[in-house]
Amino acid sequence: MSPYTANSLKAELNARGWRLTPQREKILHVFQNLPRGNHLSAEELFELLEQRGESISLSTIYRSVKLMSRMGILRELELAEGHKHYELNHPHPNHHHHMVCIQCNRTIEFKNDSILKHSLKQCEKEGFQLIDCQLTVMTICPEAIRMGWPSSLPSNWVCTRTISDEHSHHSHDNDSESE
Amino acid sequence: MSPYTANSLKAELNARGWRLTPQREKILHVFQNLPRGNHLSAEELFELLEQRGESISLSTIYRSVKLMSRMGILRELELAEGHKHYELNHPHPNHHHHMVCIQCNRTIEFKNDSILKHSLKQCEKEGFQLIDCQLTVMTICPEAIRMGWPSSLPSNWVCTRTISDEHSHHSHDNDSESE
DNA sequence: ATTGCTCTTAAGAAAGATTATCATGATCAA
DNA sequence: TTGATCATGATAATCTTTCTTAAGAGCAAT
Repeated sequence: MSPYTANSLKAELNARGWRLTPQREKILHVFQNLPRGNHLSAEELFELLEQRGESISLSTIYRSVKLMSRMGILRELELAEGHKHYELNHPHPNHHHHMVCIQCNRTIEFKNDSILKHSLKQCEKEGFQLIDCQLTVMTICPEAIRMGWPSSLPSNWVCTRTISDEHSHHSHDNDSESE
Repeated sequence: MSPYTANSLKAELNARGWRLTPQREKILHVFQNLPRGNHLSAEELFELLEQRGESISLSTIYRSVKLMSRMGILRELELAEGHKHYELNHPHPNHHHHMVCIQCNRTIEFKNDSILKHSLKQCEKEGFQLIDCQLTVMTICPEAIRMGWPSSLPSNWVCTRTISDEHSHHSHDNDSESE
């Protein structure tokens, strides 16, 4: 389940021979308090913690998010930004997927429970254990289409949205921004 | 449609202000003759062409696969290997998705037409143009489970399969290996 | 509470993948 | 054929991520 406490995190870590450290606890805490629809890169997480005066080395950030992803606590998102993003791996009711514009990286979340069902079915069929499933829909956004895509788009064009909305992402029915 | 000829590739490129070059033609040719279930990294594509005596610089490889991905000719796969892989972006009947073990990177293809349908529906809803959609199912494979996952897996354990099957991938009903 | 084994961290170096630069060469429309 | 412009190749540079090592900390048992 999603709402980890320090204790349940410790239990889960210890069960696998790993340890609870202040760093891991702080990192999880950040993700648990991140507004819906946000996701962080390792670098962003590093800077965010630094601003709060709780510096954690970049190596540890990378190791921790990787570990938590393998545990199924976080999900490692591969969108179109050139680096990985992380967010809490919400189970069924809040599980969601991403539609992303390959021109400007604008990302929109959407829910669709049947995706998870199909993934589970596939796992059962092959005897695999599901950790996470992510549907990523690569698209061209309306702004890019309006700009003339596919023919007359300058090779380095980016949405005007990209600048102002760089870190805001939209979900189907539940929007909240910033950090 | 998938079976590009030199002419249709040229038409598609020119329509967008780009040019047909021998390099782009060769690269597309490689992907069109790649056995089902295979996908190549930039480096692998580079080496493959070199072995055939048709060397293309690594820069050009990277530029070309990126371009073709943005055109919707190739799909850029983000599995768990630490670098991108590319394959032809097959439309409906051959469109497929991937289930990957996060412990050993073993990858299995599977088909499910409803995934594409859901993606299209989502795109229409928001006025986006679909280029590609990829469902990636992160899993633990039976071998890793047998090894004792989640508790007693050495942090650096990898499937014995990983070594021998490193470049072979399985599809639901149509298997072909090697290159 | 103390001890000791082992896992973790921090810091920086290192590796690996991808992109940028720029002069030279090739493509395409006229 | 020509000229404008796009593409290539070679290499440098960048960016992300992993590795290395000594010092520090968590955990289970005493």
